[in-house]
Amino acid sequence: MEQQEWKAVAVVGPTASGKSRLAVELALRLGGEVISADSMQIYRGMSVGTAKPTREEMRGVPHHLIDILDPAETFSVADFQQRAGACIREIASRGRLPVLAGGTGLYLRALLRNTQFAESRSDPGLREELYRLAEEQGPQALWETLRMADPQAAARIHPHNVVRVVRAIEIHRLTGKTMTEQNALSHREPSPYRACWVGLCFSDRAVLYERIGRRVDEMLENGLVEEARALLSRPCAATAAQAIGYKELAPYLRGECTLEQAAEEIKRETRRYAKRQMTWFRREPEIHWLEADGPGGFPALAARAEEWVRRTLALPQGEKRACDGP
RNA sequence: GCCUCUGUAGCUCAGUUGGUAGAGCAGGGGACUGAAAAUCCCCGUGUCGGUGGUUCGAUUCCGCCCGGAGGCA
Repeated sequence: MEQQEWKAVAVVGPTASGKSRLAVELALRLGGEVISADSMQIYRGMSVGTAKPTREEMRGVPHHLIDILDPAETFSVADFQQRAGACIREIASRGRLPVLAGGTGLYLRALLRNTQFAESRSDPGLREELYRLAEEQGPQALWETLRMADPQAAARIHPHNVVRVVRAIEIHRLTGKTMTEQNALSHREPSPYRACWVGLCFSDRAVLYERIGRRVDEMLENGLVEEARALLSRPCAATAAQAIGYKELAPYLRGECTLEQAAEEIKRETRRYAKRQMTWFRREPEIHWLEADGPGGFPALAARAEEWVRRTLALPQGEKRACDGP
């Protein structure tokens, strides 16, 4: 059977680097549509805090995987992989170019490398039981449990990393295979995607950190507190509850700290998040890095990105352009 | 003007009864296969305010100077 190959662009980078803007610009120039690869923008009611692109910022470009879930619903890499894959096929079949934009490295890697996950999902009851074990007898005891079942996985997971230890045990219990065996099976199928990765970086990290600080202040001016109040007053599943910008405001809303203190907390957590994102993306060998704060500003950046995408995806020059923008 | 306290890592401070120093936070690096904006691991050289003196040796003791805080007039 003939293997269909799907072209896609992936715009990545740390938070506040301008990914969304560049993704829209590329979509306009190349006749594309944007697919968000962001674990938090999928949730409704979390807009200011996740810097979700506004109607104006979308500039008429269709956006996918934004606002598709209620915060009470859980989400996972595998869900993303399945949904984003469907989006790519659908967009491409209409003759448009899928442009992934996002900072969730795990999601993008799993999607574009076509990682095959274990058949089983997760088991909340089992997780709870394992967490109780960790709490009552210590993380080490839980880790010992893993070591009996899957010594290789245990060797790679730090005993203190309870989340990972739990997942590895869960895989073993649910599938009968160790995580190690499972992982070995996860790249049997070649990826149907041919992706062009564009990464945004900065000449100096201080520049990024300034942007983060400014953006958090803007979020607060644009109603982040009200959004957080609304979100925190309703049931929230584990995934959405992790979002930066909301959980840090909880103490303020309870009157336990000042708004300034909460804002500093949000900024610091965002900086750390950006650092982790950079660590992740640095490891992706296919990323073509462009300086977001390089000379020539956004127009120059967009032009360089467009050229790189056209070249690597062998797109015909002068293909339909929705509009170049001013 | 006088008296007291104080000046140590980007910040807050500990410490050396004289053998050139260490915590928290900030920050940096890394890991990552169904919660990933999460979770976890590793990383501490700095004219110990300046300058003279005592000493084999001073950040530590003494003098003076400079900066900060408080008190008395």
